[in-house]
Amino acid sequence: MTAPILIAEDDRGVRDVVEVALSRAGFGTVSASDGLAALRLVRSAAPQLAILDIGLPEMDGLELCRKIRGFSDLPIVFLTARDEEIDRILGLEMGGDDYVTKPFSPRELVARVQAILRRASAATPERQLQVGDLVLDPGRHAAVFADQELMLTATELEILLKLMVAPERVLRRTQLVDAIWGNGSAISDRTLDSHLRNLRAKLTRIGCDTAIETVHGVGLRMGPCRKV
Amino acid sequence: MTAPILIAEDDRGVRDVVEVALSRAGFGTVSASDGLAALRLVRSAAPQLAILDIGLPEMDGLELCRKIRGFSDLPIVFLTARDEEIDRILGLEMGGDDYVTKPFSPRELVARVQAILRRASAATPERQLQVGDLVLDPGRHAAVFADQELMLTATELEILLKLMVAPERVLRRTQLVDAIWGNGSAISDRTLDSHLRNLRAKLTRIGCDTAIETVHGVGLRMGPCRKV
DNA sequence: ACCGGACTGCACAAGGTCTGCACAATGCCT
DNA sequence: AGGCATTGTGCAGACCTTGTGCAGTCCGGT
Repeated sequence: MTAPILIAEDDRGVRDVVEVALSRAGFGTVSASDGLAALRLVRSAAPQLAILDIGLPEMDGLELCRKIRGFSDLPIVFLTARDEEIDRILGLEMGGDDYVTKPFSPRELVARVQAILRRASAATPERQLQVGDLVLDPGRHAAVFADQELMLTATELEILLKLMVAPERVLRRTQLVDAIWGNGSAISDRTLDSHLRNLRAKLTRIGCDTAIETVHGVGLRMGPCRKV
Repeated sequence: MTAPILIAEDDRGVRDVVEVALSRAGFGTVSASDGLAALRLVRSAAPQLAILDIGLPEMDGLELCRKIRGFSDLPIVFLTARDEEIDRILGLEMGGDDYVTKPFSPRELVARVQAILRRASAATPERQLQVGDLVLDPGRHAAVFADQELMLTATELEILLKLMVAPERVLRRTQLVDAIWGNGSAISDRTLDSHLRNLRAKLTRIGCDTAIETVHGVGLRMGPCRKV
C-alpha cells in the first residue's frame, strides 16, 4: 500500500473531481476542506504528495506550505484560480514543486502529480543518478566521471545526491541543510561550506570541476557537467 | 507552419462561427461533421488540438475522445449543449482538457483553446514563464532565449518575474518597487534603474534586447520579445 | 522650432552580505 | 594512538545591492 495523496480544497465539486481522477490513476486520497485539517492530515496520514488550494479557509495554501516545509520535504502542488497568484507561487521561497491553474483538466493534474513523484522517487538510495557525464553510484558510495572514480564520505554523498536529483534547479542552502541534517538542526553555514569544499575538490580531481555552481544569495545548483 | 485545430461539429452554423473565430486568432482549421471523419482527420491532419461536439453523428464526442486517447495525448475541448455537471465531469474524466457549453462566445472558446495550448507547451515538470521566445525559469534562476542561458541575481529575477506575469501590460515603477521590496520601502528610484540596467544588459547578451520597454512617465512593460 | 522641467539611463563607488578557504577541535572507529 | 570524517572559527575576497551625480531623452508649452 502506497501512501495517499492529500487534497486540501474547500470546493466540494473540485475536490470530487480531483479525487476521482487520482483514484482512476491508482492513487489513494485523503481530503481536507480547510488548512488546519489539512495540516493535521499531513502528520497523521503521511501522504506522499499534497495538492493545496490557495484560497483555503482557516489557513491558506501558501501559509500551509510554509508550515509543512518547516518539518517535511513533502512534494506540493498548488491549485490556483487567479493568474495574479502565479508570481507568488513561483517565488522560490515558497518551496512548492508545481502549480495548476483552474480551470484545469484532471488529466493534466494527474500527469503533473506523476511527474513530480517520478522525480522524487529518483532519489532512492540504490539508484544510479546521472547528470551530464557525471554518475553517482550510491551503492558503491562513489562518483564516476570519465572512467575516474572517487569515493565519497557520507555527507558528501548526501549533498551530491540532493543536488543531482534535480539538476539545474537551485536549492537553497537551508533546504539542503534541512534535507541532510534534518530540520531544526543547529548546523553552521560554514559547515556546509566545508563539505562543499571537500566535495568540489574531489570532483575537480576527477576532472569535473564545474559541477556544483553557486547562485549568490540564493543557493546551489547542479550544472551541466560535461566532459571536455 | 503550426498544426491546425480540428473542429468536429455537425451544425454548419456553429462550425462556421468556430472556424472564423479561430482563423482570426491565427489558427489554421480542419473540420469534420461526423465522428468517423473526425477520427480520420486526427490521423491525417495531425492537429494540435481538437474541438469535439458531444452530440455528433456516427460516433459521438465522448466515444471519439476515448478512441483518440487510445493513441494520442492530443488536447481535447468538448462542446456541449447540456449544461449538466455530469456531462462536464464525465467529459473531463474521459480525458478531455476543457469544455465549453453552448451557447458560447467565440471569444471565450478561443481563450480556452489558447490557455490549453499554453499549458500543454509548458507541460514540463518544472514550471516556467514564457513571453515570446524568452523563457524565465525560476527553478533554475535563469533566463533562456534561443538556447542561450543566463543566470540572474535574486532582484533581477524578481523584476523579470513581475513583468512577465503580465506581458504587454504597463507596470508603474511604484507598483514594481512595492511588489519587490514591499510597500513603504525606502528604495531610491535610481536603484530600480540600476537593476534594470543590469537586467537589460544580461538580456541583450543572450540576444533578447527589446524585452523590457520603457513607457516614459508611466512605467515599464514586457514587449513581444521575438527571436530574430 | 525652441526651451525648460521632469523622467530615465548610465558609470561608478561605497557598503554590506554571502561564500570560499585554511586551519583547528572534536569525536568515532580500528 | 592514528586515521578519517565531521563540525566549527575567523578572515579575505567575491558578489550583490544601493545610491550619487550627471548626461541624455522625452514632452508640453511658448
